[in-house]
Amino acid sequence: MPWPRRGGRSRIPPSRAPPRHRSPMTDRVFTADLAAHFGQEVLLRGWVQRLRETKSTTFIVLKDASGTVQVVADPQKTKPLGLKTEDCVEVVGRPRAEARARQGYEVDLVDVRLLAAAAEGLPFTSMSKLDDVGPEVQLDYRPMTLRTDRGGTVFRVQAALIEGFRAALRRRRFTEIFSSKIVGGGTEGGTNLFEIKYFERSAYLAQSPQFYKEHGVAGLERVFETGHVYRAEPHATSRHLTEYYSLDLEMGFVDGPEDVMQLEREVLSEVFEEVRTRFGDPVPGFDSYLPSLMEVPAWEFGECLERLRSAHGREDLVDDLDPEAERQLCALAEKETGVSAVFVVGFPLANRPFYTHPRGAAGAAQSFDLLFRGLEITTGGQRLHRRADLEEALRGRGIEPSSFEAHLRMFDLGMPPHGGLAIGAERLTGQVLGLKNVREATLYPRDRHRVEP
RNA sequence: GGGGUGGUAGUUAAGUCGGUUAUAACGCCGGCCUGUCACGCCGGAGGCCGCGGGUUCGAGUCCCGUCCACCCCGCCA
Repeated sequence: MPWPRRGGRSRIPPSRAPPRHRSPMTDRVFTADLAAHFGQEVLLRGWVQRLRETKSTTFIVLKDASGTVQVVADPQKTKPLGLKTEDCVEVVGRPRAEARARQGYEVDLVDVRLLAAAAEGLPFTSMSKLDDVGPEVQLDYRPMTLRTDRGGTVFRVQAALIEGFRAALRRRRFTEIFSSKIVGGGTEGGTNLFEIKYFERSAYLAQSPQFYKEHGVAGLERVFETGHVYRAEPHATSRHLTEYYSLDLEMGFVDGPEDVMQLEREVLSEVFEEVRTRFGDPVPGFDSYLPSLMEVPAWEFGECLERLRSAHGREDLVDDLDPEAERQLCALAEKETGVSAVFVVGFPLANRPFYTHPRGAAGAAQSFDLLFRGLEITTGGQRLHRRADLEEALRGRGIEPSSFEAHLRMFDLGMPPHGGLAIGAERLTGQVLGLKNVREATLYPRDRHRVEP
């Protein structure tokens, strides 16, 4: 073989293998893996998170993607570089057990190289407490937010939640789909669409993959999609974004919304279990909440109003819940079940989208919300699956069915009774970690006034 | 869209009834320290008090305007 074989890892025949030159990168060791390299010379790469130089000893806490390690050096090797915190460096050293080090081991520095110096006078560092840095300053220097323990954990947990969502659905024969975010019209009724220029005509940013999910059901029976959706709603609250990441699923052959709710109990419980396993419970540094949701109750909308009346004297609610009611319902659920979560079933049909399946004849909908830790994180339900019913629902709202012909045609293909749901990923992340504002769980939040960074 | 709170050092904040040189903590810079990792000790730099106008002998402080941020509500995931 023309290139060095290392550990016999490559099984690709030589003629088809990519050229594999030996480079420092291929030998680079992550700080988390050092225990396997005691006594060897290793290459580490990362950032200077903490630096202390005395006359006789230099201590560098080096941070990389896997964690941190303390590097000990002769100041004669480090002083000439003028190192400072957040510099990007490359370190050659020998790891060894050391009782005086916090981790029980550290690295003796052999050589260090500055890859890129950090500027002086940065507004905060990877050691800053994020609570002491304003949200705007954090956004202006987003990668530094991620380099802190807290900021990094928020987005690692978010990634784990979404990975867990995918895995739980794949285990249940769901297929992931990827639908377009550029659409010709709305699904939910439409004043909250972002209009975009599309060559000689107008198009819109998708506010939901709802129609495409339903089409997916007609072909694949069980589908899910994760992706951004867009709402041109001029909100300015701690829980709204104009662009948010939606965890969407839709399944065929349901008998009612109860099937979808049960699926969500199972999926979220598995997702939370995954986060517990990977990060611990509580997640260190957070007021996290990762309960099993298997026993989450489902309360009828009217029942919720009744409970709010008797427990909190709420007489003001008629056809919807307000944020205070959501918090109160979760508190009531927690008192009864030990878990701060509740499904609210059977909202008034009138303010639901046209495709919503009615519940009985009393003007209620076969739809539900999941309130989790005081905040709505999901809306779901059963959808109409017969073309005639959809046409009637459209006419009932004063909409000419022909304007939805391209969509309605899919219901001529033998559409199963179906239902699904959507979870706001940033809200889920925020509620799981006990964050006060969805923006903390949003890498680059978009709201009424912000489109940068 | 409506309502509220706030903009003071790199960051987070204090600043009384309008009064002399605008504070603190952390961070930063220089020095000391052979086991530091929220180290410690000594010294230092750093400010058009968001911006514009007004009242006043005098404005960080009061008034008007403006920009920005955050919170609550409508609505939503």
